[in-house]
Amino acid sequence: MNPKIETPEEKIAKASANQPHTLRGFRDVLPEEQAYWDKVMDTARRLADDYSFGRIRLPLLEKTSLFERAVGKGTDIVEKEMFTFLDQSGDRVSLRPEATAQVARAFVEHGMLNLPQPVKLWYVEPMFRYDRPQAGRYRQFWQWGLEALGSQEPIIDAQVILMCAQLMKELGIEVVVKLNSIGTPQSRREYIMELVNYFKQHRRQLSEIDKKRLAKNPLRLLDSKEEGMEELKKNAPQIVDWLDDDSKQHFMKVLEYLDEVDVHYELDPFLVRGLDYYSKTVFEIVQVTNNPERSQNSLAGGGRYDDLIVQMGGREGAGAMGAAVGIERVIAAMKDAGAPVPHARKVEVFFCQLGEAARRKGLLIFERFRQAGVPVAEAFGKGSLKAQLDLANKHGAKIALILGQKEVLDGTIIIRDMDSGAQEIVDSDRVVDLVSKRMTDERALTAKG
RNA sequence: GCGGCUAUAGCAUAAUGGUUAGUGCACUGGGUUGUGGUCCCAGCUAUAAGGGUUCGAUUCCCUUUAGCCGCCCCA
Repeated sequence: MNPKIETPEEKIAKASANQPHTLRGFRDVLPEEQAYWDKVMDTARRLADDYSFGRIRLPLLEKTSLFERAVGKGTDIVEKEMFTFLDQSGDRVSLRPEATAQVARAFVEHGMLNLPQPVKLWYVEPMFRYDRPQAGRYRQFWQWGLEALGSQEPIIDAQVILMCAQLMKELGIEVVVKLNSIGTPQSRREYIMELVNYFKQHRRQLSEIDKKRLAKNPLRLLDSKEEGMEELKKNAPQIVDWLDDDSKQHFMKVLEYLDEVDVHYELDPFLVRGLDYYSKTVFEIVQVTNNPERSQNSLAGGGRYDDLIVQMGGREGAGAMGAAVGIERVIAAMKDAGAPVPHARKVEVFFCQLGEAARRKGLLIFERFRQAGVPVAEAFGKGSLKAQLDLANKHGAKIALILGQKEVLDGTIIIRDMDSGAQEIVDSDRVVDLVSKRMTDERALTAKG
């Protein structure tokens, strides 16, 4: 025949064509995966609704200072993971690495202090962190977030945690909630001093990394995984023993409430969070799995941030509690758990056309079916009937409609039963009614049987 | 940001220092000029990019890029 031979020049041209590629850590979500996204989004939205959280949509870009103030200048997120740049006017702006700071900003900015408290808000938005990508860790990732602002009541903490746990449950993911309290800034300061004292005594046993932590962020020593730390950590002072009475009471209450609603939790005295704004309750939700390949199994995290509101210029003592759930990780967890996912729209009727006249009329017939609410699909891009029936079959359609030259002239159309292969020629004006009736009859039959 | 492993078509994989880099799935077309699910035939599509060693590199070496793993951090 005429085999295409690639000349060396063409090969070089092809190689140097420099195919465009997503940025590192960024990804496309293709149609195959949408069923998972839809399921997570739908469940999340319904839950938020059920608990009377109102949706908030936030801008992608904020002044860098917002995150520096809220998340903490010394944190890794702010120090090295933010996409930060100067805009045309010379302002330092950043793609948000998380949304709690934004929500707190919005709460104060829009005078939500004057609404009945607490104000409950939720969001699903992409976040950006310039981090080294790994499975379950991307530079753009989505979070479902809950924030309840304007209350210090421990029941709010429990409810937010419950909602996250509930989401996992409804998505078929087995999880454990890890819980701790890190107290107020004052009590924490005292505790940190004690902790530093303790580790200083054992300085020689610390690794280089841990020595750095000791100097920079001593709390992080508690979740260090370095060799020999297990033993040291066991004997280290625990933050629960240093909590002020108020924090202690608060924490006890949270636990009581969680017991009441049967949320399966574990106390983790070593759980600390990396963001500066946390106080009192902190938690993390981890997938229970025996799959060793799942490295990023922390699906959600959050806690109380009583002081952030004040920092943003809000009222003293307002208090707030929040959580963020990683959508990509939840989806990975669903796949890992083999959670059932509803399939995309099920096609009942497939329209096949032969010839130009049929194609033209088909556009109209397809539209009639669609308006009648019948799940119908077509393949106008194809010519051969064989290929169209093949597709009808792949879609799992029960009925194929065949419209050819002859039928267009006669004003008829063929209804083909895909299971039996039986065909019937009907008046094309009545085909929508006939097919709809067939489908309702069949549904009634299967319902009875 | 540090360390390790990996890179063959859309996907999953085989093989190789030496002629046409094999197979499965998928995709396109045909067998059936207007009838699917099975079958048969044909077609399409790949050695990540750049450099080096070599008579010859997809194979060996280096660099880059990307993915994964560990650290860091976190969702």
